[in-house]
Parts: sequence; structure tokens; C-alpha cells
Amino acid sequence: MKSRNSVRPATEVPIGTLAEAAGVNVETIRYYQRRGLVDEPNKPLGGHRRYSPSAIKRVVFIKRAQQLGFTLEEVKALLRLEDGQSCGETRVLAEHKLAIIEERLADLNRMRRLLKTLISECSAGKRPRSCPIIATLSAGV
Amino acid sequence: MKSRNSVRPATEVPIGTLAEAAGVNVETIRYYQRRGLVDEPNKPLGGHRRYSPSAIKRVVFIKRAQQLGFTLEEVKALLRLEDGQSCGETRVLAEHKLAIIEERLADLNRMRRLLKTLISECSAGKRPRSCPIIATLSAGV
DNA sequence: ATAAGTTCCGTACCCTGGTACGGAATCAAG
DNA sequence: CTTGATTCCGTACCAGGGTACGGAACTTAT
Repeated sequence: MKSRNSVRPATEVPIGTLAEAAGVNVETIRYYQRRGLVDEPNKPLGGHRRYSPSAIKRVVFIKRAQQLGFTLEEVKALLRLEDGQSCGETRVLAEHKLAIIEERLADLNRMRRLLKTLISECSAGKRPRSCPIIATLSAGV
Repeated sequence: MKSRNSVRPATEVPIGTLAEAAGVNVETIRYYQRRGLVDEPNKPLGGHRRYSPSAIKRVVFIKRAQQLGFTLEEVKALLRLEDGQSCGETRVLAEHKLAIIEERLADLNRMRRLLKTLISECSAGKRPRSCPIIATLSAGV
């Protein structure tokens, strides 16, 4: 017999390959496992674990969600909705995140306008002293 | 004599009051002092330090800037704009900060656009079977 | 004047999101 | 079957941004 006790489809890869495919490093995968975001397949008694393509998807999902500003805890919540059946709940999470991001955008835009003003006044030599940046950004205190 | 050796305007408050007014806790103020973001007023020989309203503004500013994604080191640089004497120096600093802010804005805008798209697809119920947010997060792997 | 509440100061510890290390076991190729 | 690369697993460490602790000194209210 050729195959002693298991046929391993090429799609089932070891952790290094998973990490590479997902664009993170091995330690990060393990870290996600410790955090409960990725699960450890049970390993073939004394052997090395193998991961299915869905694990790759999962890790990529995590990275993408992070880029959208979700923390790992939040990503965990999103992953629980991964079956795609709880669209409503998912949407609430997304809307909440969106609101936070929009607030930050507003603040940041204010800051940007202020800096631009400061810079142009500086160039014009109008203001030898300091700028009202703090006064403006800490307004309403 | 009533006032032994100093008149203390009510606006000059002790650290606990400062912390409360700024919405952070005392330890955080001290931490900022260690990091050089807030300075320690010299204390009346053996007594307790008192802080002026500008200290409150400063702390509030720090918190806001942080929410916008600036690290404490960056906030420190921003604060030097306010303290700044030399206009030329200030301008360079301001231009640098402006660049950082614009990057951050770009990031946040990207997140916002994506989230908005996803949310609206969700609402439109275009994909009845699977949630578009989840689908996008796992797509194309 | 005395008790209760703050402040001061140093040091130690916490969480988040990872990265690094190192020895033993296991796998894959020649 | 030997060699070199991976995996496993635990533990330690990193940066950033704080929080907690504890005793002594000081302030404030009664």
C-alpha cells in the first residue's frame, strides 16, 4: 500500500503555507489561534496540522476587517456572523463602525483646515507668534 | 493675615480636578508629564502643584488628537506648534503634520467608502442568500 | 487638632497586536 | 536513511498607552 493511513488533498496545507498564502507570518496565525479567531485542526497523532482553504479565507478576512478599523475582538464577532445569514446583525456592527469613522473624519478635516491656514499665514509672515490650533481643537471644554 | 503666602485663583486647580475636567484619570496626567506632553508646574515648596485652564485644554487636545490616530510622539510635535516660537520651524512642522493628516484622512475615507457600499448593498437586499459584507471580507482568496 | 481626602513619587503591572527564541519532533527530498 | 526544512509548543519579549499600588507628605473640613 502506498498511502499508509491518509490521503492528503493538496488543498490541505501546513501552517507555513497557510501563513504565506494569507500574507501574515506563522506566529501571527498561532496568535490568532490563541485569541480564538482561527481554530487548530486536530492533528494526525504526533504529526503536523493541516489547514483547509477555508482557513486561508478566514485569515484574509481577519486582515481585511482590521484594515477597516475593526479590533480583533470585533473581528471575532464578525466571524461569528460569517455564515452570512445574520445580515442584519452584521450590518449593525458595520454601521456602528462607520459612525465612529465619520466622527474621526470630521475632526481630522477640521484639523487639516486649521493647519492649512496656519501654514499660509506663516508663509505670509503674518503671524510671528503661535497658532490657535489647540484652542480650536480643544474648544468646548 | 488671612492668606499665609499665596493667593490662589480658583482657576488654578490641583491635579485631580484637572484630570476630572479633562476626562482622564490622574495617572494619565502623570504619564503625559513623564512623556513630556504636559509639564509639571513648579510646586510651592513641599506643597501640591496647581494647574491652569490651559493645562485642561492641552489634555483635551491630546485626547482628541489620539482619537484621530496620532501617537503620543506625534501629538507632542503638534503641541510644539502651539508652543512654537520660530515661525519657520513651526511651518515645517505644520507641513509635516499636514501630510500625516492627509494620509490618515485617505485611510479613513477608504474605510468609509467601503463600509458605506457594503451597508447599502445590505439594505438593498441584493444578495438575499449571503450578506455582502461577509462575502466581501472573504472574497477572492 | 485631628480625621479624611489628595497629592507625590517610584515601581510594577495590564492590555493589544504581534514577534522572537529554542529545543524536540516530524516531514520531504535525495 | 540521512539531511535539511518545518512544525510544535511554551515562554519571553516588543512598542504603545496606560492603570494600579503603597507609603509619606500635605491640604481641607469639622
